[in-house]
Amino acid sequence: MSDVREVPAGHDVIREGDRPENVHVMLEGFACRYKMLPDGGRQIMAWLAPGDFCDLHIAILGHMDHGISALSDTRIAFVPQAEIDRLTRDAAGALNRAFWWSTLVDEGILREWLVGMGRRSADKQLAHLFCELLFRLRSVEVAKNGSFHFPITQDELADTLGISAVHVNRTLQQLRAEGLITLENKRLTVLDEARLTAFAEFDPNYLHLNKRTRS
Amino acid sequence: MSDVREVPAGHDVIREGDRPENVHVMLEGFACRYKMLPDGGRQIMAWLAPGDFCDLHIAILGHMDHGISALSDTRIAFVPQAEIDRLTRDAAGALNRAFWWSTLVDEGILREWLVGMGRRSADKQLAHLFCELLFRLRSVEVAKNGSFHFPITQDELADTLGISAVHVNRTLQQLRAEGLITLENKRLTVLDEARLTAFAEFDPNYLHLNKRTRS
DNA sequence: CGCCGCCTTGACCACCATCAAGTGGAGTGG
DNA sequence: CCACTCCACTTGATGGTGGTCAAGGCGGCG
Repeated sequence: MSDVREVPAGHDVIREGDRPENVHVMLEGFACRYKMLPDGGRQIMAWLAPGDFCDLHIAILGHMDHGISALSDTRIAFVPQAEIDRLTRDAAGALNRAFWWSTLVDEGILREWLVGMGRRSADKQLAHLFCELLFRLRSVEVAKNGSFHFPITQDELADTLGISAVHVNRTLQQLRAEGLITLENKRLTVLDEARLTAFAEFDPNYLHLNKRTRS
Repeated sequence: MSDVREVPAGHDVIREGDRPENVHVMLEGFACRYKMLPDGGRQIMAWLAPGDFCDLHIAILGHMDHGISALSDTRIAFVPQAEIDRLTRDAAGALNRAFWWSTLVDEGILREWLVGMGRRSADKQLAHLFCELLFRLRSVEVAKNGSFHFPITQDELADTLGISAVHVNRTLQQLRAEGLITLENKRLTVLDEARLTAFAEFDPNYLHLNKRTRS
């Protein structure tokens, strides 16, 4: 029904404009949605974690209006689109719901990122992102004891937050100095979750996690 | 099947946390998605134009993770959720598709806004927003000759772009001085569409308009 | 007439971008 | 085993975009 492929870090899963005949599901590692600008700038718009759909879109929209790229080495399931069509038609109830879940939660996350970029200072924005990640990864059981594998470079963080890599570096050091996190050897540890979430004014509401696990 | 209500400018259509039993569809005027921050700051995350669904979400997600507020006097259709359920169950094909369209295009717009906030200077971001509006409103035939009713205050623009009202003001003046637009008496006119889109590096691709009108 | 919301303008300054140089570890080839 | 390279991270200096504070103009409306 679907095959699984390895996509190494830095490689595209799909490119803007593509009309792929597969729908992709993350199995392992991190990927991101992004757009390029004429001046060569890149803006990352979402991180995709294990379990996430990459591109349910194209079943409806026909072509991608953004690209998806692996941030770390990944394993990704390639599901033929016809399969998706069949599934949605047959089990119109439950599966349809699951697909909706996926894209609506995506949209919720996107909205929260927008708030971050628009209205949060760099330090709070970064802290907020770490909180979000902690909650998301815990819900799929890849984070334990507030610690998880984090292979994202500072450049990629910069493209995610819409700030410069230099400033990411300084902001990270600040969070470390505050005793909120550590980040070394591609491993992120949240040292004081209570203080971190308070600092970031983080409210996991928008992730709709309680329901997601139920569904 | 549904009733139509007037929601005056500045009033909420739904609030964050609500579990409304209606789904809302814009008929006239502008509304916006927004979130409030602890410090009282507001971030607008989308503008809703005539024809847009406000909150298909709640049929699935159960509660709103953001609020919706009227930016101008509006007319809005209130459709009982049961109606939506029935429609999606019966006409599983076409209607389902239409709903997907709506939310996926929403998501595309959100992504583009994120790019704007992250990587575009205030003037290009504003120009880009005006281009987007022109295209969206033209497709529902409320813009004629590059001109349309625009009742949004500079404060609301500021909350949309994630910048300050003062800076919106200065940026508007700059666009006027360049001969790109006029904005007076709540009417926005694009004087030189070619130059405006070029300046904003605007590509309507993400709006998926061609397909939308076909569907 | 007087208030109120919205727009406008000026002065000052902070956050963050940009440029530039340097450190350090991992991998590669001689 | 030691250069050598490459990449990610780090640090410093400088400046610009845009924030904040404050005051004033201007039109609409009660």
